[in-house]
Amino acid sequence: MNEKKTAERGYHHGDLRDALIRAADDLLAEKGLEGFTLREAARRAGVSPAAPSHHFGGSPGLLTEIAALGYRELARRLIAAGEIGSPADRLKAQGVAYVRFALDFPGRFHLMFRHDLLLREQLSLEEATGQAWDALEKTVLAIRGQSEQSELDAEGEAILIGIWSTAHGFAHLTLDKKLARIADCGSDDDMLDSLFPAIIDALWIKKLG
Amino acid sequence: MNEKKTAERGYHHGDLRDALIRAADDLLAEKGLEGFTLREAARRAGVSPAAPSHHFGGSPGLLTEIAALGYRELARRLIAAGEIGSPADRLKAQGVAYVRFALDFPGRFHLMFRHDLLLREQLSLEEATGQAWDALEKTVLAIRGQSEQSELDAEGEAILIGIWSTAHGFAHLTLDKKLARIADCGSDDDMLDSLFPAIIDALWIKKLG
DNA sequence: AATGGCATCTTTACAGTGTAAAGATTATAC
DNA sequence: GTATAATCTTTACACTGTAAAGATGCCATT
Repeated sequence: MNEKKTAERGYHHGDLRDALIRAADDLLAEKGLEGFTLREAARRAGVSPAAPSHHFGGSPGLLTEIAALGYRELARRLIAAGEIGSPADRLKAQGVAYVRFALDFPGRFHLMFRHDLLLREQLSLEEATGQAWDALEKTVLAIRGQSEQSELDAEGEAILIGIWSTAHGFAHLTLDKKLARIADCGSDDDMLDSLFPAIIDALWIKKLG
Repeated sequence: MNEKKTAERGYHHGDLRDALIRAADDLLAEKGLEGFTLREAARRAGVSPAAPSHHFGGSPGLLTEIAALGYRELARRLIAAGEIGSPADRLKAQGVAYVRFALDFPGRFHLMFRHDLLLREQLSLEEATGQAWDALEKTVLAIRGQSEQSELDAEGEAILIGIWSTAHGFAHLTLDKKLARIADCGSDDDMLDSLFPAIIDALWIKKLG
């Protein structure tokens, strides 16, 4: 992109690692996961095709950092959504936030669940995943009337995995335009704002709240 | 694979279209979607790399046929699962069947929702998708007490998209091993047999049945 | 039966990809 | 000030999908 070429910046970049992450993230936002190539990311950072390997080992290494970035942003939103209202309201808000994140960052979102493109064991990824996870778990613990330190009971597990599955599936199906056939809402945002809460209300929250 | 080479079979294959579909489907079953390449499929069918283009136009053309194959198999199972029991039981059984299909054919399943790899407008695909869809819709209409010909009401839409989202998300998360952290069931099959019904029971069926 | 046309498959070629290996350059530590 | 390590480039290789053009065999028309 606006990154300097070798001639103007000298042999060493100085901040290549971050520059590559930014370039790759931009690329994902612009062209989606399928439009991403490591060479193009390097091109945008103004550096040779082989340069990224020294910082990330390879394509999965770079993508993993972006996935971690995604999980951190997701966690931030889930935490924010879990701050006000009754436990049931908070869980609902977190479900909406989950889908909203997917619609705001489709590239990141798809990447985050492509384990064939990621290094699962990478610390930064496991850490960020844990944050997002804990935000949901905390709310479910409140619903079950359990303390924050305790382990989820069986019903709590079912609720947690249930809300996650529903939000995750809804996000995927919306991004894939699979729902257009039934619910003929205009934009994806309309889907999220009206349809998704309707699902939660009709089939989840009434039981929990 | 066991397909004859040009020398032994003559210049014309005779049944290349089907042979390629079989080879590609096998490849997907063996190595998953990420292991698929058009050239490898051609190799297994014993033909040149450019041969598939004459029958399918290109890689997406071939993959679309396999996705259609997947939707037909899915529809078959959904219909079978929707034949006995109360409407609520049937919907639950269809949810389980949906996830079971995903675990039985991970390659096909992933492919079916990768619209970047498919030709959405292809008739064979739209047809097969419709079949799977109708099987679910029929059950929800029964739950709502509506006739089979009528359109789903708003609550019916929510139920339909809800069960689909939940099953779809659960399938994806299971295949991605994202649930191992909470529910430490052994195999994926255990997840499906015990955990998924628990979700449906706890949060869906009680309301509907 | 011969022949022309068409469908089918191969060959060749090209622009891409990710990344390994080795060379060039610069920063850093001693 | 010099050795060492870190950083980036160059070159090269084995892949990929597919476009273009040539080879082959089937089939219908005459």
